[in-house]
Amino acid sequence: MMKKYEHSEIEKKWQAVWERDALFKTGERADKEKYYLLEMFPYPSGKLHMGHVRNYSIGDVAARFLVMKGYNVLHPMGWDAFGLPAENAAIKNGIHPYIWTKENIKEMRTQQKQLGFMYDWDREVATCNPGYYKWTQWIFIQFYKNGLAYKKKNPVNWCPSCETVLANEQVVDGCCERCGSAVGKRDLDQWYLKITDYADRLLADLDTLDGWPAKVKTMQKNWIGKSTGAEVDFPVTNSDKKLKIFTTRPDTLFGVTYMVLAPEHPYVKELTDGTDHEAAVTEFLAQLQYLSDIDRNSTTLEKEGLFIGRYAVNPLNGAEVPIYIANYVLMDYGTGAIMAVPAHDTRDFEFAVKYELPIIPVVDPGDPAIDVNDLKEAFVAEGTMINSGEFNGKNNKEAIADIIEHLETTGIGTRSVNFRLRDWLISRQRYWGTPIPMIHCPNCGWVPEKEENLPVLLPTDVEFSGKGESPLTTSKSFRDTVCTVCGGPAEREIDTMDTFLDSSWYFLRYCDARNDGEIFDKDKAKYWMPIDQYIGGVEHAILHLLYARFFTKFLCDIGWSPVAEPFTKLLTQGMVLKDGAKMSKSLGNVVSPEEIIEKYGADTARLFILFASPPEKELEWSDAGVEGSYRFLCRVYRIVGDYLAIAAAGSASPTGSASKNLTRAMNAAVKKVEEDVGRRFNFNTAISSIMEFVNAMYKWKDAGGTDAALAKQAAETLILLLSPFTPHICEELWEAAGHTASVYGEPWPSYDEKALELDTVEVAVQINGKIKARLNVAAGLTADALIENALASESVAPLIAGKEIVKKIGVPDKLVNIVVRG
RNA sequence: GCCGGAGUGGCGGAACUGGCAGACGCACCGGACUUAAAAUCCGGCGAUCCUUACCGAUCGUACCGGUUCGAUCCCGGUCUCCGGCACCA
Repeated sequence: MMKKYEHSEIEKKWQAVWERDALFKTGERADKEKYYLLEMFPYPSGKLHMGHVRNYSIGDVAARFLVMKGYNVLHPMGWDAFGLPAENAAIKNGIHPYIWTKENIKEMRTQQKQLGFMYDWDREVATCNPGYYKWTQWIFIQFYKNGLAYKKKNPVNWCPSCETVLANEQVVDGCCERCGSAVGKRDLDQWYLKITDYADRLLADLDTLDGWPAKVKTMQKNWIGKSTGAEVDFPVTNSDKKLKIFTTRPDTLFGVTYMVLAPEHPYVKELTDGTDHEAAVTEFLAQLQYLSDIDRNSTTLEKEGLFIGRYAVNPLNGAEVPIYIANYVLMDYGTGAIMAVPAHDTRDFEFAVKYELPIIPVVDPGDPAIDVNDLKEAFVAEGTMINSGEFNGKNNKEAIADIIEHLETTGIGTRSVNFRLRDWLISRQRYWGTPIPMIHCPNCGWVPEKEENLPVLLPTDVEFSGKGESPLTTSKSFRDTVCTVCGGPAEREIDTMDTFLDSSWYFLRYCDARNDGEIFDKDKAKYWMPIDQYIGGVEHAILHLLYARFFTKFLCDIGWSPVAEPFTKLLTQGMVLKDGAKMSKSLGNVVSPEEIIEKYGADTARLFILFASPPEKELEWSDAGVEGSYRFLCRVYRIVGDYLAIAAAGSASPTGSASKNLTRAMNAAVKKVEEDVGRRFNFNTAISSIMEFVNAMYKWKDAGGTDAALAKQAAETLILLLSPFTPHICEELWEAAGHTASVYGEPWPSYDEKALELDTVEVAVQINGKIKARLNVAAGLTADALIENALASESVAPLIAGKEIVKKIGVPDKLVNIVVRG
């Protein structure tokens, strides 16, 4: 064993050994319980950042621990390899996206190996490989065949100067990120997936995910945004049209004083063309066109509206109310039209005040401080119904069901549910993504590519000019094809898929990553799924995790996925901060993993990251903290060396109470690490208990400990406990302890509950809840015996002399509380 | 605005089920070793007060109140910070 801890030498040595022995290769086994552990795969942007290091360190500790606990652990890694940055690099530097991506993957894979992360590399996937995206295309075709993929017109961001489509994130303050020109809109036919068909199940099944943070479940709940209410038809005066609205407040139907249409509502033109109001309406719509989506949807935007000269009839009471168009009503939610009840809706109230529309209260707050006939703001809480005919006097919340019942029996309206969640627009006017495997035939319309022809390969004869609708239009070989139905000439879809599709099913592919004949073997997926523990950044709390759940449910419905929910337990790790802010190039507060590995080694980097903060919390980077972690590893290296020397000396003389303390510290550490890693992923407290054990080891040595057997046991236990966290130094020390096989072939140490017992314990004695004395008593006394002891003790007796004892509470091995009066 | 989460020493954090607040580490201070320094090992380290010192007392987990023998933990209210959603009818 080397005198000094030479991290760089040790780490290279063991990384090579692990690579040679393919230590972490996994297969299906009947003799062991499976555990599927997964961290979110990275986008290959170039190099690992500290967030990656944290994510994979957490996963690696869990993986190594579970292996030692005897599980058959699947722990794979891959690359979310399609996306915009690769294409931007191509436009800027003339490097093909494929080359750029492959080089980045190579670099990042090397870094992962340098950090000692343990994966089954035989299962590695990259979403940009044809062998992978073939199956992404296959899934799309299954969606299409099941009626869950469809085309619809939707406006995209269009830069008139670059003559190209821009992603939302390429639009900065309404201008093109590259050239700065004002961004306009252009309508394109685009593909959608009907995720809304799964909205109810995606919502309901959240309740089954006990292993997910409440925060993430709430975020998904809000995102899906289920609202229950009713649709009601309002006949339009002097017309055969009926205006259908959605409301969650049928109890306020009698308070409707006007209607509002979204500006894009088809009725707007139909009801105003050829009338006196046509010109004004046209101008109003024209002005709205200039607003960006962000402004249009802003809550701070002043509400603007216009009366369109038509009226609708309230089907409940026959009242005739004016119809407006206004910027605060959205076409893509509900029916694109609302009934306005200014008395009981804040937005309607604001609008009614501005345009001097009547405000009719229909819910009485029953609060003398509020004058319902002179409301200062909308009253939105619970109350008693008034001005509402037969429903007067009822509690408004309770009356909702009655009113919906009434609407349905009279044919005026129906019970209805609406979701905030929209269908998923998946078309991207980009090159570097999975080609959408659809063909447009002039005779047959849209038809899918034949499954046996997959993958539809990305062509290489493409120009990256940064111009045009999609780079794929520049490839002659790609676009022209034949119809799979009639055989006539046809054209391929030239858009590619949103990269979120690629990452919505990769975890299933890991179960059988090299299968070329089908998406995966069902038996293998059945063996491994679901993922027992998923680990990643909270920034994916909504989109990625929702899409992955959607895909899994769909694949389950068509008989492929063995489970309907992919992730049993979810851990969302906190961000890595420096000087209180997220590390970023623009702030200049980036610490690169490379420099830390170089200076202190991977083990130190991992130890610091795991020790400084619990995984789900933010982690503040501290150079001094890194230094401290490094010092601790040096301390470990030295004490293990000392202990192995004591063991080699072969003395058998036990060293009394000092040895008992060491044995207790050792067993306590085993228990604590077992619980903190196995049960709650609190690596920071697990490490602190190992530090306490190391401190106890130094104490024992200082006290002159010579017992060879105990020294060997303590040293080896320390190595085993630390091995999930800092694998390289532990393999090195394990070898120094005389072992020839890897430490990861060892079982996790067990602890002896008996060794944790103390002979005497210190208990606190409280008088009226305040600590007044401490007593050393035999451990394990009952509450009564403890109280007797306390009352009799010379430090407590004077404190209660002459006072009336009202109550006595004893907590074994902890405390006594005596309540006295007088 | 709505929905979450958090607030503990100089700092990161611990206290898991209502039972001794501040484990462990960082920083700092002191001692040993050394010609010296670094490294290392050992010890101290919430605040205020009392005391020569020892001993001790009081306060203390954002703030105000409640429940309880006992509250960092449970309940009600307030403030601040962070995150998500945001004209969703």
